[in-house]
Amino acid sequence: MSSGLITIKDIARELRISPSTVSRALKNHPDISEETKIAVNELARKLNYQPNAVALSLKQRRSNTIGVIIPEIVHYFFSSVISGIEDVAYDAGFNVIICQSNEKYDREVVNTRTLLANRVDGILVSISKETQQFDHFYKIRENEVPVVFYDRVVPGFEADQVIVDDFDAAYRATRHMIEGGCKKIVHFAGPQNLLIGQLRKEGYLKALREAGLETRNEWIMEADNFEKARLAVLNILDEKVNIDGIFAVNDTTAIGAMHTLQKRGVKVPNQIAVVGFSDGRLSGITDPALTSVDQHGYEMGTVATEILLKRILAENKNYPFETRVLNANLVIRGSSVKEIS
Amino acid sequence: MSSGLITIKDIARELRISPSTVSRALKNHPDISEETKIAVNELARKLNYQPNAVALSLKQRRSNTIGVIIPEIVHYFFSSVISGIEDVAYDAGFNVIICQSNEKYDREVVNTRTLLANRVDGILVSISKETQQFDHFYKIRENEVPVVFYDRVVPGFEADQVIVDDFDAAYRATRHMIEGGCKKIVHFAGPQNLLIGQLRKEGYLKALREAGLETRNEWIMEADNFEKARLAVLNILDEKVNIDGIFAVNDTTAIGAMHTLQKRGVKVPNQIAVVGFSDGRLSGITDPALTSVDQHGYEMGTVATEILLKRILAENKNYPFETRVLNANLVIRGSSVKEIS
DNA sequence: AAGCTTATTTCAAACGTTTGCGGAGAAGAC
DNA sequence: GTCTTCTCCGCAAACGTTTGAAATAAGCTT
Repeated sequence: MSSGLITIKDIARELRISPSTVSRALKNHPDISEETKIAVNELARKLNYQPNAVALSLKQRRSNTIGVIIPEIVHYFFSSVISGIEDVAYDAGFNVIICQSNEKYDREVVNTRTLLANRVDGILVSISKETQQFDHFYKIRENEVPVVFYDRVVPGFEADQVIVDDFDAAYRATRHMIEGGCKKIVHFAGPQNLLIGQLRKEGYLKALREAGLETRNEWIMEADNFEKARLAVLNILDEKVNIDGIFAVNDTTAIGAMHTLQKRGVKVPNQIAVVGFSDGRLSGITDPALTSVDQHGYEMGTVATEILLKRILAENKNYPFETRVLNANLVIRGSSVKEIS
Repeated sequence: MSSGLITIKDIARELRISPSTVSRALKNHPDISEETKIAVNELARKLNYQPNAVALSLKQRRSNTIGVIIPEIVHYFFSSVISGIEDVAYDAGFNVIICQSNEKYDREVVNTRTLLANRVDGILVSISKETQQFDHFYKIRENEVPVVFYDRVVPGFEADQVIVDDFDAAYRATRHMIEGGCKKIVHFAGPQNLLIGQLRKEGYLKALREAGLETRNEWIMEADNFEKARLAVLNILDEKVNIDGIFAVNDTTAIGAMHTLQKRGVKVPNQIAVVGFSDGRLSGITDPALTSVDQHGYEMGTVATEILLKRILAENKNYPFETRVLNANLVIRGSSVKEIS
């Protein structure tokens, strides 16, 4: 912290009045004479006075800062969430401290400690892929700091949450494939300890069952990134598993699958259709463009932040928790629309 | 700030000793008896005591926080920079407050005010596309808060900087196109008020001149995003401008160009080669894959943060400013390699 | 002129922590 | 028994701000 920044005391000294008078003058308190107010405000502007937010935080026992724990900022979805968070927070006069867990449990635990030490007024969390233990979240609760989970929530943990209807979106995506003529669809699934991983799988299964199609355990493969998708596709092709569609848990995985298929000479979508999830920057620019589910990251960020701020600003924080389900919409592009043959 | 969080005073009261003793016991000060130390540390652990970072900041006049002003977090390059910043900062025990300017001058000015009010110990800045006036940076300097510019610097502003050698990278990229047989290369340029915009253009020009190729003013078009690239390409095709290569100021622009070319039936790279800049997530997945310049965002983040921390922690901050030039390397992919015909 | 308002300002404490200094008590030196 | 030297601890001030309460000064009554 620079020693150069000037304080209320500096103004008081210069004007030979007390700091309390300066404070009140700046806040336009009725007890202060016009004359003094003018003098104070003029000098404050001249010296470019900025109230010390740190001192204010201490005094008011409120930091006007919210903490964000996010798995990895480099994903389009998560960075849009952050944009949404920032916009709402800044409009409300709150700062944002962002901590990446990098999908690591240990790092996530450290993140919560950091945020508590910094006395953030509330925390937004999307849990890491690794996290299977939740003590650190209970610790936040013990300290009476409000938490809102977004996208990746903790099953069974009572708290405000903002999620997309993953189950329904996955169901609709799969049904779209079925309507397009797919009969043997595999699912590249995410980690099953994440609720979203489970839900997307369940939605996929529901669509298959509803259409009276076969479901097979070996059609559900754990693959949630580019490289794993590549390996899974190679495996499928080498084993000559007979399929006509791939529904992937996210776009990177879908694109990895599509690439490998095309490299091996498989036509997408005519031989195998591909659909992704959580529409990002990438989906529009592949060839064919990738059908995907738009998760509305920005909106998720704004909604989560609004819910958090509401609780932070409530005098009585003990009202019931809220779960907001955003609806995701399927963006149909070339990768899933078989050409008439 | 939650009232639930416990303080040194709570521990002192419980143990019937003074807060100063607790403070010293926690810091293992030699004046304190073993007995007391043990009692204090035990209770602190039991109550899950976390030092109040806000109070510490105030006392030590040092917030252990650095501020980051970044144009738009949703770009792969910038989010990797943030990852680099965070990793170095956290290892050094510093927090990070991130502010997006959203490429707006006004917002950038507000960002600097916010960061100063929060008494950050230093600031990392990449200026917005709009910024043409720099008073707000001089204000930071007046307040003796160290600043490091990364990627997009302020011409003529004396400060630490981390940049990539945009000139050289653009030169090499263009030369690569020339060596591949291009003779009539247009440049989709960025805003010329940004140094990087100028440098990339100059590098392009140098390569052309050096090869004895023609340069034309109308071959330099201001286009720095997907949509502008689309329009520029349409214009080129409609006007039947005879060219065989496009060097774009960034990847999104290059991809926009490639898309439009392909939609109009132009073969990339054989008829027109395309090269981008600042290799991101996108470049690998187009077809053909995009040749681009890898700007090493993560490294830029780490280096900038190291330079900033060094200055923050220096007792005498008046040593000369440092300009670190990272070298970017050209990643050659399909979009620029014409097939032998 | 003494008392009473009213207007304006200052005092002091507080937020949680650190730290120089002084002090109580015990132990050792002579 | 007095003086010195440790050992261990508490006091108080400080960081910058806010705020209830007390103080001051000036203006009005009567």
